[in-house]
Amino acid sequence: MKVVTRFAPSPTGYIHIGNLRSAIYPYLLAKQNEEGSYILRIEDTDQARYVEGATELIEDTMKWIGLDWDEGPGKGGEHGPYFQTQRREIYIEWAKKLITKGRAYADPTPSETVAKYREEASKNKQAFLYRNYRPSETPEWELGMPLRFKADPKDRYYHDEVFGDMHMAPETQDDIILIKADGLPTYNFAHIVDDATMGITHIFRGQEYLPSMGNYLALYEALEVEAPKFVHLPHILAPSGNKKLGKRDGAKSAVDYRADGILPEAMLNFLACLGWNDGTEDEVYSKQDLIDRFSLDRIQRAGARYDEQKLVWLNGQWIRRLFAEDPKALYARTEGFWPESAADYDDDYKFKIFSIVYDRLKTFGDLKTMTPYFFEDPSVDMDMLTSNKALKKLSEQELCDLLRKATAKLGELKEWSAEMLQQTLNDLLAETEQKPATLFGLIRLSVSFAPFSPALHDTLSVLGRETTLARLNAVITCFGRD
RNA sequence: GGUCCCGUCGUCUAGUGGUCCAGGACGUCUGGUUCUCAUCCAGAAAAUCAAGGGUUCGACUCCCUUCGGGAUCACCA
Repeated sequence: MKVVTRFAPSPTGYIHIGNLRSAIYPYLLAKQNEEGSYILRIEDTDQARYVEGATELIEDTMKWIGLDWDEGPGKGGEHGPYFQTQRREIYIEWAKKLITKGRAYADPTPSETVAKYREEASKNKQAFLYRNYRPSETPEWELGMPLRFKADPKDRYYHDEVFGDMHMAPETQDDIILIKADGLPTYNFAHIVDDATMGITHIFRGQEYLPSMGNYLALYEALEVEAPKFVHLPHILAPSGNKKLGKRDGAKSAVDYRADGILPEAMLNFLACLGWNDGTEDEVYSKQDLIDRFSLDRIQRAGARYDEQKLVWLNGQWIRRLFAEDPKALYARTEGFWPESAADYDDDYKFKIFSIVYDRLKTFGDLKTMTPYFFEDPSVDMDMLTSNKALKKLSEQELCDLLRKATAKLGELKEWSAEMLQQTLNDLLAETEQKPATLFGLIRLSVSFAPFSPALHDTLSVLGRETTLARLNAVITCFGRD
């Protein structure tokens, strides 16, 4: 069977990570099907909430994380147009079918009156049902009037791919608005028409739509349309509390993570595994792994808490994995993440630095704080030396002498390579009879004045002879001054 | 209030009647890897399987009840 899925966001702002997952699963399902198709549809029927540029942001996010759509904006396809505002005639046409069948009517009730009804219902501690107030006489519908569905409340049943066999009671079904006064359809109506005309086989959406299923089922029936398969996804929960993750909990845009230096591979991996797993003990999945292994029946029913620590861990895993595969390619992706002072340096030099620091990066964002001493001389901070746990056992004189010996020995070095430096450093250890913590710590700090850095011989080899010796001498000078 | 959903370590989860006095991963803690930080490796703590009743020789797994949590009841999606 051909699988056609869709992601149908509304352009009301950025896509936060809670929503992005419902773009990923339909993609995976479509891609694991030989002739599967994945459609991007923009649900822009709410003009009040429309945000300029949001569509571009959505496309940008999807491209970043690697969800390429087969049909949709910028791509075209046989089921277009892909913006709902460009599909008005289709909705009107379908709505008229319902009117003809007596299943839809123009609603003459002013919205203030409806609001009053609603208050009344809530005062009586009842669910609000407009059909309890259905007017006996209604005008003939024309554009500019809200059009309502005429419900046929009864017990309805369907099978949900995630939640199993479901029952919707009659009191879940109401006379919902089909077409708004502005002439545009509501989501409730539009998505059914669109999915039917686009040949969608599986609907993926958040479980907040579950209570509306009674209405949708009634609509499929009245429209004489075969219902697709339903895949309702459990919520992603905010880091604290039990509420679903939303923008007000600080749910960031997916692309904000790009700016923080999170790899799309890690984000995809993380999101896909929030509420789904393949039953193995694996943790790291590439996009292809996910396509190969994804299955609807292993989607979780309970909400999953959004745990950024796991995302960061996965990012580290991906940095190491991608470096092992192709270091240069990964390096190329670090552009924009280096400290400002790195601007004057060439790629060869930065690649060398990247090669020795990559495996202690959690995100590319760490590059800014971990590498500045490779690009500019750090200011000498004598306190940092004298308060160091290993170094404070020695007097300043002793430290200074040690530094002089080291500088002299390194200065004689003919070949400035990581291997030779390691050899020399070891010799120095034997000659001075110092512990590595003392000698290496002293040199490391003198040259970087950073709380941490890569292995000493690697650091010095990248820094180069001239810079290394100059920085050591600068510290010696400071000792002399005291 | 009506309707609907959910409930295994702090977190993500494995588990579909016996191989589970519950396994893995993140996080936490301890130790190791010639300096720091990280990686990597080894190990530890961490779930009376929400509770109570059944069914069964046997239940985390099936049934019922209770409790707890969440969603929804818009001319928003």
